[in-house]
Amino acid sequence: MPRPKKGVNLDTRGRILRAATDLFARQGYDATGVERIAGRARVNKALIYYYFRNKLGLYQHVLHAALAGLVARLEATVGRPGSADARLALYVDGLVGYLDDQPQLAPIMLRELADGGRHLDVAALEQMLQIPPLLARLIAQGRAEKVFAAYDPLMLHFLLMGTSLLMTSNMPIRRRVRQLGLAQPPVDGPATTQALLGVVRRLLRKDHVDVPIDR
Amino acid sequence: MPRPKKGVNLDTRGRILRAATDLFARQGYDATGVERIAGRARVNKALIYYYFRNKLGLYQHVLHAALAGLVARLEATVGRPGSADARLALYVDGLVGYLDDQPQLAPIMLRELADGGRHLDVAALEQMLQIPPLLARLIAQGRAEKVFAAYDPLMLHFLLMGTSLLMTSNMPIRRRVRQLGLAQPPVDGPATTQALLGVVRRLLRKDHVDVPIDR
DNA sequence: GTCTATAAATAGATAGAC
DNA sequence: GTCTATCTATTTATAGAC
Repeated sequence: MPRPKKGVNLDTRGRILRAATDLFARQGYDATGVERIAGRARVNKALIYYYFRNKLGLYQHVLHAALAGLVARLEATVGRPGSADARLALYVDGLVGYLDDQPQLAPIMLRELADGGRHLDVAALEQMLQIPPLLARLIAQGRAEKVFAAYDPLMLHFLLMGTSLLMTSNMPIRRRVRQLGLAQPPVDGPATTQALLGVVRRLLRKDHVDVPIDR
Repeated sequence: MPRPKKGVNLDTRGRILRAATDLFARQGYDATGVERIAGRARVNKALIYYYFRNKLGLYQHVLHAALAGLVARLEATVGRPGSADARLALYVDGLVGYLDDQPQLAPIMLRELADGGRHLDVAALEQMLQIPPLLARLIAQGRAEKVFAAYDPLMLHFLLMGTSLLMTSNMPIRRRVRQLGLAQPPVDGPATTQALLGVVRRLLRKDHVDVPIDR
């Protein structure tokens, strides 16, 4: 009987996961009721406890899936052939693109940050730790090609992550400011990907003239 | 009778505000109960409705106060005399310093971002809009001194805000990673202020050789 | 696998005494 | 200004029938 069609329809478990991802992203962990998740998934509430031990178990499933998607996308961009600069562009595009395509990830990460990582288990931490080495490889390649200067991969990660999280999550607020006519010039800001790529290119670029920064 | 000592003790209204700031920062708007705020402030719950119309009114008072503090601190740094570079250093130090000194602001901003700015009224938006012009003045001074290149103040604001929010809110998670020994080298990261200042200096620095950016 | 019923706690908010 | 009492709705979670 529960033989789900693989295309459009989702099986019970999948529908729960989808609804939970949406609601956790929109309202946060504490503010999201298990009953509301069940309602949106058109599933009996008791089934959530059947499939995922409890509310926390459900949330962590959601988190792991979202993080796995991001890591996979970033790994794919770095894995492609090309110059260091071209791969850097792919990386930034992949990062911003993923946050745009999967709009649930950014709110979840922002809330987790605000919570001090309260719901992050070891598995989630290990997923996040896969990212900085990707940037380290990128920088190493650029240095080998003599086009990048030395730079701390972790700092680069924080810069990219922090700015892209802010700029994508920012959008509704910026739109309101624009609609209310509160700022002139209007607060559009540059396109996220291009602006961010401009920043990191300028940051990593090896100076043609080797001048000491302070004299 | 309700004649509060201005030093150590806080009057009822002030105690409510302090407790609310703490709890809203730690748990978010939806997850924070009015009753818990009253409990922590050692105040009867009904008094909250007496002083601040309702839960939203209380939250917006908290938000306005926190934003006003940040804006004041940033304005103070830019208002001080000195070279553009020196004032830039003061600005970054003021930003990171404020997030460190008032640890409630970052979580509130992160949650507001995650919520799409759901609880931001026009007054709050206007407060936030006071910030980019400060950076515009800084950049203008640097250009006049021929040490800064042209740069979009709004983009610089997003870069500074996003990265500083991430790096300060990050700390508990980084500490857990370190304590669990999950990463080698340990995920300490550079000191936030210095690292961020290094980034923006490199970003704004006018190239000694005048090359057109796009040819 | 899926359901109903229910427990036990807590939510935001108000009325009205003092 | 400060309090108690209370209304109504909702919370996480479980027991047990089918």
